[in-house]
Amino acid sequence: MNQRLSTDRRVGETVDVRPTPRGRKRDPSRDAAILEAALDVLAEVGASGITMDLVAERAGAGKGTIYRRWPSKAELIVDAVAYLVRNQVDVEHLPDTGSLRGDLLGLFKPDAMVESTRLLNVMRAFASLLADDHALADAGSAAIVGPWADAHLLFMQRAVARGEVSASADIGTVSQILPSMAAYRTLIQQKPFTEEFMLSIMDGVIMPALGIYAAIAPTKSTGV
Amino acid sequence: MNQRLSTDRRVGETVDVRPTPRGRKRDPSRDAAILEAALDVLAEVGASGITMDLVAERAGAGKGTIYRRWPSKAELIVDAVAYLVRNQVDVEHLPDTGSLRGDLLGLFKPDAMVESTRLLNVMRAFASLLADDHALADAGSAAIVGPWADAHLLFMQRAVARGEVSASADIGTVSQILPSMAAYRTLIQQKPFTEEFMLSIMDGVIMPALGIYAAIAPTKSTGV
Amino acid sequence: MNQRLSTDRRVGETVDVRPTPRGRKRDPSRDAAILEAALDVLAEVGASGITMDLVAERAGAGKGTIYRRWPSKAELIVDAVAYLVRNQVDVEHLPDTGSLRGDLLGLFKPDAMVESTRLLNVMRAFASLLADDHALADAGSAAIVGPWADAHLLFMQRAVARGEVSASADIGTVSQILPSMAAYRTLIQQKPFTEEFMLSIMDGVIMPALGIYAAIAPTKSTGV
Amino acid sequence: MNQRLSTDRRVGETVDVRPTPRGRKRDPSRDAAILEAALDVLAEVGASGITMDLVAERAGAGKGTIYRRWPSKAELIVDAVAYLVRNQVDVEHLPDTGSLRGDLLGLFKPDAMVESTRLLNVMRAFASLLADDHALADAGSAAIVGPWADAHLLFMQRAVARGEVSASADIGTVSQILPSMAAYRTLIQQKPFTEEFMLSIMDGVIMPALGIYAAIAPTKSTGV
DNA sequence: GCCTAACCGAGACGGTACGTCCGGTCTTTTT
DNA sequence: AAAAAGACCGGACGTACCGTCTCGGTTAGGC
Repeated sequence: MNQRLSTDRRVGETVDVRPTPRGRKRDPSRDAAILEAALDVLAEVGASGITMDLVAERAGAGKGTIYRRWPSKAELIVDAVAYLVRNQVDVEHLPDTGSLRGDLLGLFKPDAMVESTRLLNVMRAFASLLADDHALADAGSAAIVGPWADAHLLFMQRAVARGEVSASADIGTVSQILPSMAAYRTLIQQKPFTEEFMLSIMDGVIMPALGIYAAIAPTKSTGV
Repeated sequence: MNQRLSTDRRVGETVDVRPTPRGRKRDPSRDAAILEAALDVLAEVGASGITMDLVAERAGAGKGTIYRRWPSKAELIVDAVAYLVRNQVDVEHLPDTGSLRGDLLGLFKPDAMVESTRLLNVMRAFASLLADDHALADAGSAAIVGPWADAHLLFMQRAVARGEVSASADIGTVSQILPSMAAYRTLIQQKPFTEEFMLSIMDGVIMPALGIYAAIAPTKSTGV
Repeated sequence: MNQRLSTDRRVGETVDVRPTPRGRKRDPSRDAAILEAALDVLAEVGASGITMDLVAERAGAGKGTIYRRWPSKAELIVDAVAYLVRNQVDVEHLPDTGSLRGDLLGLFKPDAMVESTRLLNVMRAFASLLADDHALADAGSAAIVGPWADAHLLFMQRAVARGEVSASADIGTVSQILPSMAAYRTLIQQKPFTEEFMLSIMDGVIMPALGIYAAIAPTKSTGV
Repeated sequence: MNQRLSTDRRVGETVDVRPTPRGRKRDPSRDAAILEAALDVLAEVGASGITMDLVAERAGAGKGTIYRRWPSKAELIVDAVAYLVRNQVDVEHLPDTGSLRGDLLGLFKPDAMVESTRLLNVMRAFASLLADDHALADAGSAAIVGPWADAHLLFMQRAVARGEVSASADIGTVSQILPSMAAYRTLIQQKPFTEEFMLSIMDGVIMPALGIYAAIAPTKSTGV
């Protein structure tokens, strides 16, 4: 969590009361090395096999160096997942295809995101930790599902603005459907997040719920 | 998983090659005692605090007796959850209220299901284990969400039959929305499954997706 | 210990109040089978490796059958050792060679007694149990060393009678030297009971202590 | 056995190839604490009652710390006994009383050696373990009996030098009589090592075997 | 020729110690 | 002062084994 904590620094204050740091400075390269090592180990031995000693050895770091940065194994893994997702998803530049369906389809790149064993194993460990540690559940879950839900909401707000969707639709709720079902399928059911599944939700639920009955042939049910 | 194994018996074969079991029989009362003890311990000390010694002591059983039945702590807890759900849900007699919305509302009794600390803690442990053990994920998840999804599907088939819902609606997919989102909210997000949340999904997603725009005032978005 | 217990029967009483035993009789062949199995297992896996289940399996017996006869593993092994020694040593017919030294030498047959791995392993287990179980120490030890000490004493009494040894010699103590040192060497030191060692004791201790300085060249010290 | 291993260091070699040890050093105080705890537990609960968890708790140590030093319970106890004997016996300054009998009598202080429950229980455990573990038997046994036998031999060599004992006597063998019979009596027979027993051996065996018939009234036989 | 008690082999049971592993902390040396 | 290495405490894991018990089946008397 040091990343977050490090952003807590209030800049621009008149006086910084903290004394000048003495002695050797923290080596910033260790953070990334440890996070990468954690992700590697997760992908190799799985959620139940990960060990702090293993991570330390892989990172070429001492356990003290890890515990100076993260207070527990759980928080290290949460940060590692956040680190992974940060580098994976790019919610910043959202292309405008002109239709809601096109926008949503453009958001997901199944190849990069889902088929990676690395990402899948990380997700499993993540779910495991959330269930173990009540305090992390909310923050951790939001860090993963949040960005996608935000993007969905933005797309739907655009669709309302251009008249594609009625203003009375509950887009706040609908925007959460696909992200949370994708998370459930990946984390709990351990099934791959296929395009077929995505299209079922899209055309069987989201489009009808928003009153969009385009000239699209309805897809079959996935039969989960 | 011994329950499942017992169903492996092939009946009706000409010759049963298995020899008569010799020695003392397994005491079936130990199964229930151990499962109950596991659920008790889970509810008391939580998912991360459960211990085989604790379960054994609570059950008045030796550890050998537990490990003779389940090969690991993970599988014991999965069976304990299945045992709990079996005794908790009663999907057998489904009242017919005449409308899909009424049927679905009648299915959920939030008090019994959600407010129970026992059930909630059990679910947390369950999610933790599913993420650990790939092989258990599918079966375990299905055992929990499955019955509810089946009930939803049945209600929607009735609604189609009575003309309330169009035959072209993808009820196979829609029937999974609420169960899986409820599971996600409970297991991963650790948030309570409130009536407000349920109504958001119901009136903001399911009803519109099935083309039912009744004279019901739409509820506010939950803002997850 | 059933052998000993069975001799507890008081015969000659006026009335035997014990009712006629009903039901199936104990199968006497099981006693020997179990004792032999115990000795086999001891010789194969050693003192620390012996297990009641192993003995039962080897004997083709149930554990209940064993525990009906002996109250504990310790007592079974003590009896097994006694059984072995009973069949091994024949203190009954003691040949009279005319000289004490000849009598004593004739008593020991190193080949049969000492080089047997079976006997050695049994002895190790025996020592282990004696040290564990205070109550067995005296009886067990006497059962092994006793017969030899008795034979030694008898030979020395003969020697006193024929004038070979002075009547003032403490033959009660001297007769215990060789048996107990042999036991110590075998049980504790785990060294073989060689003829060389025996002759050292004989000619370096026993003969001089009894005042017999025959025309025998003194052997070298063993240098334990 | 780490004590012994530490003596394996070859000194005087041109180059010491072993690199500087890195990381935290082993805490030498833990060795003593664990050995003392083992001896305490032995004296309190006996040989069959000792437990590694008990030793760890008593020493305030983790089990890992114990198993990092000794590979098994057996070897820990052997080392504990060696540690006890090292601190118990003081064979260094042997008083010269002028007569062999006086020297030998002066060596034994029955109070310190025998009446101590602590020492006795330790010895029982020791015998039990020796019988279990062949590899330990010789070294362990020598560590206990050795020092006493050495002292006896020294006394007898003095006696030969001063003409009290004939040069042809096999003092190498005779010097082992009392130590090994004392060990046998204590370890196997579990009987106390009384002064009466000692005098029987002394005056009934050792003195006559060495040709010393002093003006001492012969004691009665012990009748083991 | 049954009836019934005690036997038998097999193996499940409660309890407990084993030796291993790992989370989080502390110590030593080097940078 | 931070870093790498690794020892340290505490405690859970899954295995093994003791002595007891239960199961179905066998072997005797006694009726």
